[in-house]
Amino acid sequence: MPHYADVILPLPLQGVFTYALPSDSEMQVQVGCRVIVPFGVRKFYTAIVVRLHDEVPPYPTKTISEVTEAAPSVLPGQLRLWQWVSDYYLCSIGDVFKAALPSGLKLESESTVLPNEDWKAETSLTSGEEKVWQALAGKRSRKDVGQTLASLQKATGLKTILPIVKSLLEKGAVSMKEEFRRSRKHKPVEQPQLSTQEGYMGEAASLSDVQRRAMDDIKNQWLTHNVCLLHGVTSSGKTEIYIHLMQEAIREGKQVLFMLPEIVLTTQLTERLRRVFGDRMGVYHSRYPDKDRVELYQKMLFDAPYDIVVGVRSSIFLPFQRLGLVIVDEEHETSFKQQEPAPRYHARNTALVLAAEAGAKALLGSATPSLESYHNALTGKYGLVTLKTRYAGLSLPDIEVIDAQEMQRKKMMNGIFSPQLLAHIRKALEQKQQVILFQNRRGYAPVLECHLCGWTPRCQSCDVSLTVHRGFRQMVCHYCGKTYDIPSVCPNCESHSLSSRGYGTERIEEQLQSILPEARIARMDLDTTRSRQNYEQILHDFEQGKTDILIGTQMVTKGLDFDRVSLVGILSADTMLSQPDFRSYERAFQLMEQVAGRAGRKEAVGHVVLQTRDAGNTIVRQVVTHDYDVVFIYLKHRDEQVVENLASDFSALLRQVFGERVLGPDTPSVSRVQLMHIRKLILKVELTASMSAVRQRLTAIQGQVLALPRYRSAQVFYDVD
DNA sequence: AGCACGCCGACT
DNA sequence: GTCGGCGTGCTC
Repeated sequence: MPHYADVILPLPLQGVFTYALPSDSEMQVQVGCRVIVPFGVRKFYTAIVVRLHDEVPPYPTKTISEVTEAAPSVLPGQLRLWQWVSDYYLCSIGDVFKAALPSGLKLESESTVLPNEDWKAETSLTSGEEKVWQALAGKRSRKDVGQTLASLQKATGLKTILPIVKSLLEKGAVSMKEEFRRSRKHKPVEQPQLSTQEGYMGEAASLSDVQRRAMDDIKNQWLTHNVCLLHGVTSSGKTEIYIHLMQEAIREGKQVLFMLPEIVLTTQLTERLRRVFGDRMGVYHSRYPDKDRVELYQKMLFDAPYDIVVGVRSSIFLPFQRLGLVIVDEEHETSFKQQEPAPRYHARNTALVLAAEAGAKALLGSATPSLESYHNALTGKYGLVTLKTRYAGLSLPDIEVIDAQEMQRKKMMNGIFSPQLLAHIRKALEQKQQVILFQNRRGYAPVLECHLCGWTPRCQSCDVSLTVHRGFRQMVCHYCGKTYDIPSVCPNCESHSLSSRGYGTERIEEQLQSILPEARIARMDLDTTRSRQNYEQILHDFEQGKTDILIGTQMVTKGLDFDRVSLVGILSADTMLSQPDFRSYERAFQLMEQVAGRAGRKEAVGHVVLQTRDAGNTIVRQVVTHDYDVVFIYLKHRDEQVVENLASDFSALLRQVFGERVLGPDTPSVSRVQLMHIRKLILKVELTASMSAVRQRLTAIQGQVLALPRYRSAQVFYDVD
């Protein structure tokens, strides 16, 4: 019988804590058991035992107060998943624990204060003490029930309660108790309960030929892939296919996890599934009372677990014992990603890890798959099954990379346009589809240059070169806005060899109009949208189909209706993806995703053309293949200047280790939250890299930076996309 | 996270 | 001179 237990606590603390096992306990403690432990001066928490051993710790240990139950509440597979989430999403395992169990299974203590009825004041009370005393005396409804510190704080409006309560305690006026939070009263939710005989597999409609074929395809894909993407339009009968696959899985004695984003988990769908699966199915929904979630969790753990769980994000943390199939419907939904609080996990991706761990097959379903999943399917990492119904000949959106440098060598470029891109534009116009061209540079040409001496104009007050705006017959500094006249001769060598180099939206518009005189071309950038009216006019014309081609800077990604857009051209991907303006990369990616993901809805194919002068560029390649993870690093500090310096120091250190994988720093759109100023860095990590190695380096760098006295009260947190 | 300890400013 | 605000560090 071992003497010590390492436990994890439901707190954002790294690592485990060691407690002595109670010697008198009847129950034999196992790994995965819930125990109650004292922590700190007064608190008690439910903890999970993760290791039993006899290694005497080099500090005095406390003893486990209570073993909640003899059988484990968390299975070994779950603990492995917790560890994975903690490693991958860069949070503490305690954070994962908090997210994984319904609150009813992780009681924590709360300090309550009771007034002593027969106490008489010997000395006078301070005003704070008086307030607290009044608040306690005023609420004498229940005799033995104390008030929590939080409620006292609310009642008195005082900022610090604890020292006052403590001095009252010393004076003998009050007593304190440590109590477990009383579970709140819930109104029971009516779960339609059909009897097994009546409900089980009662109503499953038989599959159409198309559906039958898709189902066979999925099963074939599963012979060689663990994950299959089912691409099918809404109402194409995906649900029927799911139902049949689920039936097969449970016939083989396996369990099924059917995941949906919260908004989709409607009564309509659950009732439909309920009619088929009856009481062999449980629903795990965050809107249901915690009591129901506890009940479902316990049922999965012990007696007769459900064969099927229909659930939201957190259902990946349930104790499955013989999981055979994981279905994630509407897999593109961004709500599968938890934003706040930690663990900031992606439930779809974690579900795939869960499936792999359990040796289960996985099916991702969507009418508009995420670009990520599409790519995995196209490259053969996932199997792919397309459910064709109303629209024949659905094809996949794709991203075509064109090496503009090579095209130039072959003298095939027409200005900035490659022949391939022009061909796609012409085709789109023929088919009455719309085109968006993306160039993250407004104005006519970025640079005016002297062919003889190489002189280029620069701003007098900023260290940047000026951009030519032909429409205004001027050169403009995009940093400070200062304008200059365009010189007719080179101020340096007085030659007449000045010409523009590079392309801004204005020049692109001019060039494209001369290539395609018939096309209705509009331009959307800071210069054409000075007034709100202009801006709305451009949007309106585009939506009404009065515009064929829209050329714009990153602002085209906002507020547009993409329904008729079949082509997105990114004209110079390399410059756009380069620093320091890396936000344009995110925007471009969103735009590509919107257009590509739209492909399932209409007959049209969403096509993305990416022109680059540097085809070997790793960033371009990564955008196309999406074979990397993105880690967002958020830095917070009360003082804006401090966080600014911290961000630049932090990124400099990161660059020493990660090189060009580091982007930023950047000021996020919400740059201040609760008086804290925020900066953001981005780290791109190849999928082949080990996230825990990255984590180690990140923590080392974080430690190094935060050790500096000027940054000591800064906060750092990570979000892995 | 939650709490204690320790150090500085505005009040009796 | 004390109260109480917050910054800093530890919790098995």
